[in-house]
Amino acid sequence: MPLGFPDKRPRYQIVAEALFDDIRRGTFPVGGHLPTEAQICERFAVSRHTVREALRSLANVGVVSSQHGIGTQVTSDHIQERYVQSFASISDLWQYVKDTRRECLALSDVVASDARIALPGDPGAPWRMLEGLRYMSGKPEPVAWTQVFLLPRYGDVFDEAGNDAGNEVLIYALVERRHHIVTRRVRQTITATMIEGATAALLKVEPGSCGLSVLREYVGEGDEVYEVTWSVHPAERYSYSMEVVLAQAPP
Amino acid sequence: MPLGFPDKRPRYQIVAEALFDDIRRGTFPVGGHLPTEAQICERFAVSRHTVREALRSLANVGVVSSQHGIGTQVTSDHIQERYVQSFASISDLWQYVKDTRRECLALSDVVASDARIALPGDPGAPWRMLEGLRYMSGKPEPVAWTQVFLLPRYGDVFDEAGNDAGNEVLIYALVERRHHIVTRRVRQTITATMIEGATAALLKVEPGSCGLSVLREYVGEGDEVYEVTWSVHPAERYSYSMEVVLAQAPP
DNA sequence: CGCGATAAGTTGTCTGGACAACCGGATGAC
DNA sequence: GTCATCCGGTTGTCCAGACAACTTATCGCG
Repeated sequence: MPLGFPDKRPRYQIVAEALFDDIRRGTFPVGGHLPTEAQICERFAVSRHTVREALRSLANVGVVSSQHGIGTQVTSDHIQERYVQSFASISDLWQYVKDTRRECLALSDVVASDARIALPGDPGAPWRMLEGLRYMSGKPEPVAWTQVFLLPRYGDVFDEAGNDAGNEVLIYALVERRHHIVTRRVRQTITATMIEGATAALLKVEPGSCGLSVLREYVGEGDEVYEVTWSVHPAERYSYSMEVVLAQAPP
Repeated sequence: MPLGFPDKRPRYQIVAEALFDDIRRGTFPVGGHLPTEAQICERFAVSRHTVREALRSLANVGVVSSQHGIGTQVTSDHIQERYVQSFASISDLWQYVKDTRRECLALSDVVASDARIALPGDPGAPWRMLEGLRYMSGKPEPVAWTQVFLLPRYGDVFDEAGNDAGNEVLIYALVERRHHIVTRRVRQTITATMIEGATAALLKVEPGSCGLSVLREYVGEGDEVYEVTWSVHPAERYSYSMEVVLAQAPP
């Protein structure tokens, strides 16, 4: 390693940083290719192992991407800082499931076009719908009025929704367990809404009062939306909190 | 590699999975240590390089953690699936900053205890506050009424907030740039709120109508909350959308 | 008994070499 | 002109070995 002074850094780090500098300076532009591993070995007079470690560390921060038989492509000329929010489970997205109980109001079959919310896919498609309330432990007024829509082939899990075991568990979790599917993404939209009519009565609030409306789509494999939930919460009984954290550190 | 049948998987993957099975079964309990690399080499009749690759892949998913001179500790007996939402920048958290313009209404000094929202820290502490409206491009009604609170030492950035260059830029970004600080986390709370009084007039909505209230705290180094923003949005002009994605794959 | 030095055990870095597997381009056959 | 095959170039996996750097235990001395 031809250095003019002793450098405490590992060699692979020196190589990674030198390559990153070249990328930043445009010597190897985004979308283009780095020199081959062999060429980099020559340039820095290090072993291939060391070069691969360097490339790995650049790949880990999203700056390059190697492809078998082709070479290493520059994917970014900067380390993309990310602000990240993460959850151990989808239930955490709901923020109030623990120590709540569900009261089932009605179970029915609906056609997408007849629902009070926009259900994805074919407007004539059937969905199974469970309407209910959720109560915080020890509270007389509900924290949420909910409608849960499931594709009919998953509707059998509604059998468990009312019993003790199913109470604190969200429907998506019942579907995952019984039907062995994995939820790949959840889309959530929060809006303010005026609570009126039967919903106000069920939630025990004045008609015309303000609430938070939360719509969630659960996406399984192949972009299939297998569940949609719609929750309405009285304003003073629920708020939605989240925290995003700066992730990623420079090499 | 003593296998009874040809296995297409790389050896390091076979070793990783076998070790993971042992961990899951409690052979190597959480908090305890794995065998040394040399012992694992012996057990599987593979090179140290292969063992290290296996351990690396387990470390990458949070199952083990190696420490120089000590050994490899089991940190988890399962792969913690995470649902993740990430942003390239905090502006993305706001979801509507592009193609908007800000109208500054008032700049003032306030004491924390006198603000209409809870400001963190000492109740007697001074803050600089900028009140304003935000308009979507081409729309006559505002999408948001906002109050931005800054610690006094960062208040000079309000100078730029009203000009053309500062219009589409959030205040936090001005602070970061001018004062060279890094925002480590943002805490956000969304509630439904009834819009009344002067705010209703400014937002051009009927008093008593519903809106979304979004409170954000910006945290810099050392858990310092350097900025707090409060936005109120008329219900029909704004909704808050997000998507979380399942991260992490089993080895 | 306490402290410092040394030794043993363990992971981290690095070299060199070899073969497998992939990819794209060139060439040949129909 | 199209498709299949081959070849060269490239990354991925794997082995063996060596030394550096860290950590803990042991030993020796005051």
